[in-house]
Amino acid sequence: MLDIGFIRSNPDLVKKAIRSKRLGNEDSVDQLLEADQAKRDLTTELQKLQSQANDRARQIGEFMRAGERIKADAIKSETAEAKKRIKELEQQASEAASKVTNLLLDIPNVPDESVPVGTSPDDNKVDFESTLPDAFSFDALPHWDLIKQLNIVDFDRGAKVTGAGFPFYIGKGAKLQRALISFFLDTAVAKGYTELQPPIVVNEDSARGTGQLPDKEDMMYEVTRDGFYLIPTAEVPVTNFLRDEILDTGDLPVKYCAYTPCFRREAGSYGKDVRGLNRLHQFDKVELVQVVDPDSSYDALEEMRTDAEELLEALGLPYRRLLMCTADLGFTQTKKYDLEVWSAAQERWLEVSSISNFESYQARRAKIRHRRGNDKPEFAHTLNGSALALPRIVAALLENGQRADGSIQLPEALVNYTGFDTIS
RNA sequence: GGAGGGGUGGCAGAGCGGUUGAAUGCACCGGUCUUGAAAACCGGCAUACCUUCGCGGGUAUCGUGGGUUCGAAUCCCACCCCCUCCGCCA
Repeated sequence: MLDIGFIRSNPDLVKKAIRSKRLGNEDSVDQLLEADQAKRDLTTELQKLQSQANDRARQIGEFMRAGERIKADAIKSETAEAKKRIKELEQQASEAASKVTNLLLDIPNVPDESVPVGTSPDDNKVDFESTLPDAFSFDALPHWDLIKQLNIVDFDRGAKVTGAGFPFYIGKGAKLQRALISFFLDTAVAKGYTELQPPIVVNEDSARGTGQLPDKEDMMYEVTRDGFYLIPTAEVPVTNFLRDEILDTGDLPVKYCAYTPCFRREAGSYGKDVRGLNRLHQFDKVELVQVVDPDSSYDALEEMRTDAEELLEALGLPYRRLLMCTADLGFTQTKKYDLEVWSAAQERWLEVSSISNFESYQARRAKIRHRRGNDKPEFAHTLNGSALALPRIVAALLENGQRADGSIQLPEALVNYTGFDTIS
């Protein structure tokens, strides 16, 4: 969430952000400011009464110690009414406070100035695009056909065992997954990220901390019996790793990488988007997370973007980089790049990475702070990015690497990890 | 799953229901001393919110939520979490 003080002094800026993101409701800003004023009025009055009540209690204590019971009783008789009033005000103040919090949760983060203003995905700016490979000299197959021929992913049995979108990877297909995960993690660790292996179910506080709750619960699978959620991304456990903590500014940036399976309900998806490996309910991903000094979060964003791009380059996959326009920014993001890989047989771009700065929006929610010397703690900035999501990478590796005989040529960089350079 | 023990400030660790937001030690910051450092000594050192132009003042917080009381870290209830032992088990 945003700082209420910031909204108080920049209401128009916040309204403009809501308009440009096409998320939320402009009116909620005024409602918020009104609720905030009401809350503060109630708080002030409540605290005045509490202060008086504390004075009386202190006096009673002094009289009791001095043995002046009569005087003490006299004051006691005055307390009943105030007590009742305090109770009422406490009730009202806490209602007002949760109203403010709820409205605050309805206000999206403000886009960075460098983000293009737009109204649809068409306004995303293509920042970079690889030259596309020459057309195949044979009939190229989409990856779902290649997978079947090579018997490296089994959707049908996955559907039998669990359901649609939960495939089995088989043989070299499974090994390829493992190789990609290792390659991605090793590369990140070499760049200074600390590898974490997090829990893949989280509690409600964590889901709230990164913003999956209260709004996006539909995207997550729940373990209702224990109050847990299956993670939709490693971002959730990894960012919450530092929840409710105050770090020394000198210890920043904190850089983590983590491989996890990710679980998404993807309710309502259909058509070509879910064909083959394009969209799954369970998939593997290596995620990068940084917690940084607010002064340097945009540098960190570029760094993470580069970290992800270098993986694509090492894999020899044609890709493009989109600077997302305001309309395509998520609720919590101030700036975001998407990396899309070229799927040679489908002849379309597939998103394989999304790298975002949240500034202090997530940190405020998750209470991740840092302290400069003896100063008051302030909220850190958090960022995350995929490096990378596996299924579409696999799809692209298969489609782009296919040969006339139906076998797949794997990139050099993976051979150390797979132990083979061809899938046939 | 069963039995028991415990949750207090960055850490360790006190805390008869009444100047206890909380002793003490360590850590940390500033200062004195020193050629420099260490030691010693002095001082400071939780968080959020309300209020004030500011100095400052105030409220809340001792796992969480309720309750008793004029007054709760301290008493009562519920819940959560951690530890130990037993059971089960990769």
